[in-house]
Amino acid sequence: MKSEIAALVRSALESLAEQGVLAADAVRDPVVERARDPAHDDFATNAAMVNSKAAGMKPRELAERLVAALPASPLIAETGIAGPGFINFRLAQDAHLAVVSQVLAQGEAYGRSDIGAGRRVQVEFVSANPTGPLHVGHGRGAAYGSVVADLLAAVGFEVHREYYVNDAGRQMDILATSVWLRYLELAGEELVFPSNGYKGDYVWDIAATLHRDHGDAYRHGADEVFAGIPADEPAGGDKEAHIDALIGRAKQLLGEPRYRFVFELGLNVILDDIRDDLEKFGVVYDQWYSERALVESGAVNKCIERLREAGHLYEKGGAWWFRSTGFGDEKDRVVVRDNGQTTYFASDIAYQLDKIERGFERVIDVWGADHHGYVPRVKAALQALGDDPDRLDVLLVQFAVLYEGGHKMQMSTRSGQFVTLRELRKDVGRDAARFFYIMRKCEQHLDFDLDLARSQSNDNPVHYVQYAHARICSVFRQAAEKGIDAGLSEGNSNLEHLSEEHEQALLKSIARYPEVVQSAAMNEEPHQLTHFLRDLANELHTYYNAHQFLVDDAALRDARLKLISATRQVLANGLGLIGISAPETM
RNA sequence: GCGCCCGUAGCUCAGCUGGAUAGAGUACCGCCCUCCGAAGGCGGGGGUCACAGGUUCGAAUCCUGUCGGGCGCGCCA
Repeated sequence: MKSEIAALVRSALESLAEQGVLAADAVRDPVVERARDPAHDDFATNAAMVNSKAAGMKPRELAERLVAALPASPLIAETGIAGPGFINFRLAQDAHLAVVSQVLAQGEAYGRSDIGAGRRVQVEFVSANPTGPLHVGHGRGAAYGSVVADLLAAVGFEVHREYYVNDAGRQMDILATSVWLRYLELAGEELVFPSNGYKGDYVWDIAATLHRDHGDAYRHGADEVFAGIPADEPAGGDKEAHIDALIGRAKQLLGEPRYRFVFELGLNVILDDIRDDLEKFGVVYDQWYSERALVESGAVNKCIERLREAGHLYEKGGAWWFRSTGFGDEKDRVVVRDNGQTTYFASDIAYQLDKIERGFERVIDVWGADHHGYVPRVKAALQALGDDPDRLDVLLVQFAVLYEGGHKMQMSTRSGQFVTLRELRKDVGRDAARFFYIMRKCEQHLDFDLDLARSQSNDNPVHYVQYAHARICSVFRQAAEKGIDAGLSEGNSNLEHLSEEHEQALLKSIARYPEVVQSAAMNEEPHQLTHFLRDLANELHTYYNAHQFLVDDAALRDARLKLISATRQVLANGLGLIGISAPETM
């Protein structure tokens, strides 16, 4: 509807330009928006105000000329000029009512569009290191990323969802070594676990699997393992040197095949767990992209070569540095360490490059806000390689803090004391978890109120929205029990009986839904949808409280049932888009 | 110290990319309840949009600075 009005306004501007009232090249695109205040009719445009200068006349004067130049349309009942020069439009009643039959005819498709025109977009999100289970911080990125992807798909983009698996790097070696050391403990060796190792219970579980299936096949004496290893931090040494030496020792004592086996076991168990966890959270990927495969394919080295040939690398202190400062980064970055190993950053350049070479027009990365300092160097690398850094859009998601009983829940990753996504999901349920995660825009810190999320009351926004849906379902069940014919009539018939204020409000909200989906998708702001759904649910509930639907007057009843049926459809569509169920009963 | 994000009602947050009298929920204060489906419904008070300048017809929104909070500044990932 909004786009139809905008077309009328543009047409008026064009005809004034033809008449020479406006300089054609100076015409500014006007904004058409829904009026917040019903006194300002349904839609308003600032076309006269933004172009008054180009026309050399006062806004209200230009507004009059524009109104006169508007093409006739059956949609518009009335136009007016108000305030500093707004042009207001009041829709014809028929245009208001038509949305009901439109929703009922389109069903699940209502709200979807094709403005993306099939353009290919890649969305990478979560991509947490497979060194342990996902925690509640990852949950926000998972919910946010998946909804952004779904929204883009809903407006016609071809979306590719991807998880980048950091299965190559030092952190994975630390995990493998942690598993092995726990295994040694289970096998009866006495040792002091490294302070920098992974201490979570899941490491014990993996170690236990290894011990159960392979007995002492991987056992070496603790004396042998720790012989000549530099001291750990608690013993006055350096924890990084300590763990690195242990990794080296593990590789040496186990040999390549056995070390690899422990490594793979840890990786696979955790990755399976993450995959399962996300799936139950309603998050599915088109691809799990392995960093190791990227390294082994030679893509990383090729990428480094390209940078070297283009003169963007230099050697210093035995390491190879990328001159990212030449592209706006704060400092230069190492891509090849003095020990010959490529850095995580080097893999990431290759990965980002690979994405663009795969032909995605847009690449969206969802990262935790603590990685924000990383953005300039990645963009710098893309630019250095001759690609447009603007094709990569990094969305930074701020932290989520859990509150219970009005108190912040303290978490620390180091000690392994964190709430996992799985625990949260089992606690408050998938629907509430998803809704709460996306309720706030991503750059806003999220206070996650566990008590509220668990609550089965109307204070809980998820419950409130779902209840609206269930309530409508209940009306139809009630009709069946009472033997009332709730079969809906075709088209727009009877809708003219919808004259109550509550009904007008619902009609407008339902009509607004496609605009909300579009705006939420294009701005990557899922919270627009949760806010909309809350408002729509509220309108349904107040309507419900104020009026009886199953009235004796068959025509009125039909009109009202059609309206709430359309409302139910929009609620279901909206909830579906954010991955939340639309229950028929609570 | 430098960089990024945030600062709107007591609290949690919207504010559609510069528009009309800044809105919800919750909390608070009044009335009304037993109604298709309980866990309620209706109404009300509450604001120097952190602060100071600037840009223009017009600023919560854009620019600069100050203050306050969060995060980041590794040959870690």
